Amino acid sequence: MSPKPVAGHNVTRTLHKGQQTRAVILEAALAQASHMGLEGLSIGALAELTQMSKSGVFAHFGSREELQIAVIREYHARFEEEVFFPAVRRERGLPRLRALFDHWVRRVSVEVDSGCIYISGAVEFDDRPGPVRDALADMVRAWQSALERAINLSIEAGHLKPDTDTLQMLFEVHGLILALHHDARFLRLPGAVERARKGFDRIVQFYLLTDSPLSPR
Amino acid sequence: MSPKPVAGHNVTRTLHKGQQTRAVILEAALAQASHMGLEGLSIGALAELTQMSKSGVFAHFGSREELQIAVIREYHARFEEEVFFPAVRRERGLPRLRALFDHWVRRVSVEVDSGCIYISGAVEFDDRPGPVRDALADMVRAWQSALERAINLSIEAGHLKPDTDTLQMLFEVHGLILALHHDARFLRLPGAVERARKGFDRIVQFYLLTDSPLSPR
DNA sequence: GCGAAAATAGCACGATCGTTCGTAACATTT
DNA sequence: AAATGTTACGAACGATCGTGCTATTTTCGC
Repeated sequence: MSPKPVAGHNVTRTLHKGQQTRAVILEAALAQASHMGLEGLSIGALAELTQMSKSGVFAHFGSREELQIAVIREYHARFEEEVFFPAVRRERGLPRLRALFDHWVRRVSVEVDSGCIYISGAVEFDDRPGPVRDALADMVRAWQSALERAINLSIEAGHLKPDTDTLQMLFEVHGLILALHHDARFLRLPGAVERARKGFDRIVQFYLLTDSPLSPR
Repeated sequence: MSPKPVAGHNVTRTLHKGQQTRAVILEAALAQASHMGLEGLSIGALAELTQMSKSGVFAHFGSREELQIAVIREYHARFEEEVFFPAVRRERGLPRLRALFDHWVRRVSVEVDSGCIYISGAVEFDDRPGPVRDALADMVRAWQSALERAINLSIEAGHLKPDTDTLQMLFEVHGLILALHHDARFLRLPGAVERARKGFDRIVQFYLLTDSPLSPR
């Protein structure tokens, strides 16, 4: 049952031992970063979690910063998998936008015991320039762009008012997610998910093209 | 020019040397916590900033946790001073609510080089139980309650619709502030302040009692 | 100004941090 | 099975962390 190379073009399919344990470490790192933040990542603690030596863990990334960046990239990949891809299969326009929001809400709310690294990282690194911040900002911007496109498509599809201020709407929707994260995770208030959904409906209702085929919902 | 006791009842006016330097330390701690977060507070760094010995700094608080809590309380006091008190002098109802939001926006946006400890602290301690988290949550809840009262007063004053869902509106307004903090401080996007204000206007417009004396604004 | 009390410094401690390095164990290919 | 390259370990490093102690200095009431 040892990994066999897949001949020719696809060399990366070969899971050398190194890549495997790297994946294991990354898994643990993701969990740790979700709870303690990216700055809370500790190679020592990671070594303990994965039953490895500190230097063994360290060797896979070369530096703590590289580890943090690897975690960010891994989180990005999972975020895409859980939020973006399932939603983008929906038809263009409001249904897709709504699906994006729904999956996003599910990702951020407490059900998952792991907090959103985009949100916690943004706070941790808003005053800390460097490659980690850059990597994080790139990912966040990519996600915002995806939402921006979804809103624009909704306008083009005639679901939202043609004079909709895309970035304004994006800002407001993003605020709902952040408030959800705050109230649900920090204050542990019940009903935050419902408020986020209700807020989204209210926003959509405002920007809705009233004679749209999807009007009342 | 040494501090003189103020006779009789007001004993605390006597600024013993200790209280002074404690204030100096707290000032530096507040600055440091604004940039590096509450977890970024370091007694060593604080000692260097204030030109004191580590143990000298330490003695004033007894523990790092107590220092963090002291910082939270101090931040709360200043927040009250800068945001709450000036706004609460306005007449009850929408004007006061709007003033609260305006001062809040000013406090959170980048103009101040110090980030909002309520926001960064919420993220840092959402998975970290203990007295620091408790203190922080108390302050945040107090502020939310103040906003809640302001909204309720606006309803009672007949400025907002009588069936306004107070907590829902609070949730949405809070989201605007969080989005502002995110876009302005982390992404450094221009125009975030305007979007927050515009978002507030939109929210108010929705909950507005349309035949209110303050209707169109 | 003196003496008690409060405030600060100095030093050391155990822990943990990220990182380096030489070397042993392993896996993969020939 | 031998050779080779990859991967992991163990020990040690210098820093920094929070925290106890014990002196020493400074402040303040009398």
